[in-house]
Amino acid sequence: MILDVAVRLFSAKGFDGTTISEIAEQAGLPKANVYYYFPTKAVIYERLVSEVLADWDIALRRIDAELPPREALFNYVSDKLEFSRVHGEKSRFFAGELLRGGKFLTRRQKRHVQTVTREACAVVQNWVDQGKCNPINPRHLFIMLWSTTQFYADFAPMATTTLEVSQLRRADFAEAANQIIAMLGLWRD
Amino acid sequence: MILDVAVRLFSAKGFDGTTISEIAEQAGLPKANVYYYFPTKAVIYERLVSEVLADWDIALRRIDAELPPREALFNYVSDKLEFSRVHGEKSRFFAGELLRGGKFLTRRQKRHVQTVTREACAVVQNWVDQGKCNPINPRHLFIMLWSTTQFYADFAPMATTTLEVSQLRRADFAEAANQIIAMLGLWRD
DNA sequence: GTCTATATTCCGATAGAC
DNA sequence: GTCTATCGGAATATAGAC
Repeated sequence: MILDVAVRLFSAKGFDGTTISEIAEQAGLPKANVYYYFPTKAVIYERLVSEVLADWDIALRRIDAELPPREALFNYVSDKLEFSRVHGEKSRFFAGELLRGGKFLTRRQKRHVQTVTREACAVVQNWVDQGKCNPINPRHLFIMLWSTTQFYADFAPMATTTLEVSQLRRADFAEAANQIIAMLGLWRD
Repeated sequence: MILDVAVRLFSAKGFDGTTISEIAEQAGLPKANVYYYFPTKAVIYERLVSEVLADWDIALRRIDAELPPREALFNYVSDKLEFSRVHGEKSRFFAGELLRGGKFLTRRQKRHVQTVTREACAVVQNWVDQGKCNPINPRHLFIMLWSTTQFYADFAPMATTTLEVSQLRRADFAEAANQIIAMLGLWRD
């Protein structure tokens, strides 16, 4: 409960903008009780970083090497968008951490991300080698997929402005998945 | 000078994490002098939001409708990446503002972004109508281009981890531009 | 315009009763 | 484990001399 409240507040106000008092208040506890469970504000934050990294991990491992590239990436992009839609706070929380330089990320965590990314890139490289898609650098492909899928949740004010809607709905995220896959075949020549 | 220091600090530490004392210190002034030029911290922040929006504007208007789509978008993407590379603090500052819900953006500013975006989308829609590229929704295309080009500066810790480099260099940004354009022609079938 | 000193508020963290 | 009360420090903003 404390962690649920915390991720929402951290994502909306950042580390320094979030106070233990407000976390306690929204969790229906006196401030001292929060300190009973967590020694410092930073420890709460670190716990949340670990949680989000685990989610990230699971999504990347799910890319199906057996499917044709278009279907495999459509599934991945759809899952990522759905996660962003349902867990917008988590997505924004992690984006905020990266934006501030990733100071709370341990070397161990970065190495882990590197390993998982490398495996996912190998799958794409195989597709390229087998002539199933045009040659590109898989690392840059994943950067494109991550950034685009997260944009809708992380930078929602710009997404709604661009799409000229008052609020992003389920259908907007579904449309985004289709469009992302379509744009990977933009060129006609 | 105050504004230069402020954008760097805001981008690294966020609104609440940035103190007037530190702005003053890094600008080589006593704290009271900052208050002589700006009544509150929020006013400094708002001035910076306006400045960054002006840059955003200029880049979008520069898309050349006369060029073939591939060249026009390559130029746009290259310019955006170069801006992110050279003015990383501005890029991160604005990303932070959007991440926190865009509370400092006025309705007027949003409407302006909408107008400029609509014009850029019209250029792309013309390409589609003339059969110069495959049919996609231009709004989602710009979301993809914005998010991807900004990722390298905004989420640098993840970009370096993914690319397995210790620091992003000029060449990495140049390579990103080429890869983004290449990935818009990923599908072979 | 520039600076020192300070008022005021609020936050992170703790002490200690129950 | 739960709560009230409070300490120590730091931040925004201002007062007022030069």
